[in-house]
Amino acid sequence: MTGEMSLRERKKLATRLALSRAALRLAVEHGLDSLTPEAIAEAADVSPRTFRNYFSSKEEAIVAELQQRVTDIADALRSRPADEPIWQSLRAVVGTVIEPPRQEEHQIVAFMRLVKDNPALLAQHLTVFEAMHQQLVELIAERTGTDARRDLYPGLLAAVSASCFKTALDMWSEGCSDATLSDLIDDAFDQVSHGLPVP
Amino acid sequence: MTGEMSLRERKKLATRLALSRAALRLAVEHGLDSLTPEAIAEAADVSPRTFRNYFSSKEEAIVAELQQRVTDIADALRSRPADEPIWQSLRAVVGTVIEPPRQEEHQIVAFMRLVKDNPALLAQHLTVFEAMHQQLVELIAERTGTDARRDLYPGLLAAVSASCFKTALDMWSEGCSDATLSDLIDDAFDQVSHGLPVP
DNA sequence: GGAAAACTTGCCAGCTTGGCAAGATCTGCT
DNA sequence: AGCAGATCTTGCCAAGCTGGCAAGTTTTCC
Repeated sequence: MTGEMSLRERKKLATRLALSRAALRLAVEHGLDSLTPEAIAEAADVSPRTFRNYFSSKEEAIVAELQQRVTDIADALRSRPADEPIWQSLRAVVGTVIEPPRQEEHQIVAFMRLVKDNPALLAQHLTVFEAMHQQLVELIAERTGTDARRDLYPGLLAAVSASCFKTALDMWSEGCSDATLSDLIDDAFDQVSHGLPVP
Repeated sequence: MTGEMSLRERKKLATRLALSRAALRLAVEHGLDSLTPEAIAEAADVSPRTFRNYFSSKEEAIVAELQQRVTDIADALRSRPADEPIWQSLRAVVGTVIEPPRQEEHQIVAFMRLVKDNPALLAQHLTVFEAMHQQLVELIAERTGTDARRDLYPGLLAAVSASCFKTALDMWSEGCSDATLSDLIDDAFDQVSHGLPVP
């Protein structure tokens, strides 16, 4: 994947990722309020000015890696067999791309908590899912031969898939259930595919 | 509704609404980039400093009235008969609260266009729907006797309802369909309640 | 190997943010 | 009615943030 990129492009991506990870780690460790661009820049070994070249706010930096993960979902979807039912593709792809290693789990939970009680970060977080939604709409329209501008179906399916993912992620990160994230996602897709019957 | 409020409270609300409407109108008329807090304040007959007491950005101001409408949905839901199936309540409420008078239609369309190609405003717009989602979750859990922290159902139903609304609104405001907003919402709820079959 | 393109960095002018206190307005009580 | 206290509005201004610019560095491509 990185093989076809020039040195320059790889370096940019590396800097971007380093900044994003530093931002997330520092935010989780010391809270968002006390987090400064300077501290992030220092942790990633670049100048504060360079940080501002990459991101226009600390919130944007924090969310950048998740953003990348989410666009990975769209890529994964593209490489699914063309004759697989779209619903099944979505379910499979959403479930697998964000499989968290045990090690990272508590970090994700900490991140979600951070998001939940921080308006600016929440807004940023929501735009990530909106971007996911947009990508899904196009893919779904293409795969099912529907027109996203005249038919509710692509937008609806994309929105509902994103909702399944987001709801499962929310519940999992709350930690009140001991199910895995994958199980929760499967459960969510199941409920929706049966028309959300009252339990 | 305003009868039980003191003069002071009514004035605050009036100022808030005046600011929000002025912000939206000016944004639609002249674009977001050239919109300043000063202009909004002037249009609403208050000082710029007062504007900043009410809203922390022009985006927040623009979205404030929609925010109010959306919380109206939650209120409407609360006053539905307790024995009505929750799905039916949601569908009815979402459809009726945001019934746009013919007169306002083009304004809403202009607003949605503004939102679509403006990241900061989009982020703000998304938080409105997130707030709607949160309110719905609580209401649904209460009405169906489920636990929002241990059961996916409330979060999922809330997210999916919001998705139906949002998708219908998006499509309607694109103007590529000549169906009414209500029809689109009904259509969206229908499709979801049948498990989103491929058309 | 060297010219051109792209990236990083420090500097700094202009804008935004939010605290403060003085004046204006509203409330509740007598 | 009228007064004391609470709340809201407003101008001022200090502190912090933003983004353009140009000099220095690294990468690319021939």
